[in-house]
Amino acid sequence: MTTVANPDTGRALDHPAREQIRVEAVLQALADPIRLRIVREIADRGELPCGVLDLPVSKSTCTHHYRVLRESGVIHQRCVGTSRMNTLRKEDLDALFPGLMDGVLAAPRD
Amino acid sequence: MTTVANPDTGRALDHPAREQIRVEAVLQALADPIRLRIVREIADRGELPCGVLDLPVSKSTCTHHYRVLRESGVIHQRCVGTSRMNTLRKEDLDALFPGLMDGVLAAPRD
DNA sequence: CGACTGGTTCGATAGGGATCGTACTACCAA
DNA sequence: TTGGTAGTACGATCCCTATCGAACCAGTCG
Repeated sequence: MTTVANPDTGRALDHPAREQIRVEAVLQALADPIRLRIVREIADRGELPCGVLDLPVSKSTCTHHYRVLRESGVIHQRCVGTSRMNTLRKEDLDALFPGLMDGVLAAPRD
Repeated sequence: MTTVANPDTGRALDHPAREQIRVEAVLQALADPIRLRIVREIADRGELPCGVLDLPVSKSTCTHHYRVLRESGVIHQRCVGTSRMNTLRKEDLDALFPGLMDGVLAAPRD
């Protein structure tokens, strides 16, 4: 039977609070091409599980990149079943660094 | 005597053209704390020679950081006498990544 | 000319981080 | 319960880069 799973199996997954987000960490996170691609996809397509993007790296490297994005405050991750759903923390980022994400997302994509 | 030096002893110092500026390189350049500090100072105080900021690094490291900023397209350097004057390439950056620099510069500075 | 100042160049070093594979956990479905 | 799927954890490797000191170069000032 399709048991209705706990709608938020979220195990808190330490995210920085808005006040704890540092611009250097955000820039560092966004500077990697793979991570920038992840961010662009989430920005374009909304909430996404880790696996849907086929990135040219291994699963463990992928996990690493999502962690960097989460710990720097760029994305939020919540557990849903066996997946992790990722969203941009756009509100927080816009409040702290108004224009930054828009500028990054407006950049020509090769 | 105070010979009037060539007002622009600029030896071209390869800068990327606007179209060549890549957002990953800019983010990478801005992600370093020392370089971010340099950028903030130039943004606040206008054109600056390399030496006026007393940074907690050696002269050669300083040169390295200015080169990274120049080659990524964040700053422009021109030679004046024995100095190099640095300016933000704000027009180019705003055109390519509208809001990015404003967001970075608006970030709380610790 | 000779000294000084601002900055570069060159090698060397150390630390960080991007990467991988393997082993593991958690949830879901049959 | 058994298997499959989504992702994590860990240890190892390798490269990139921030750093330094020493030598050097180019203007400027006396």
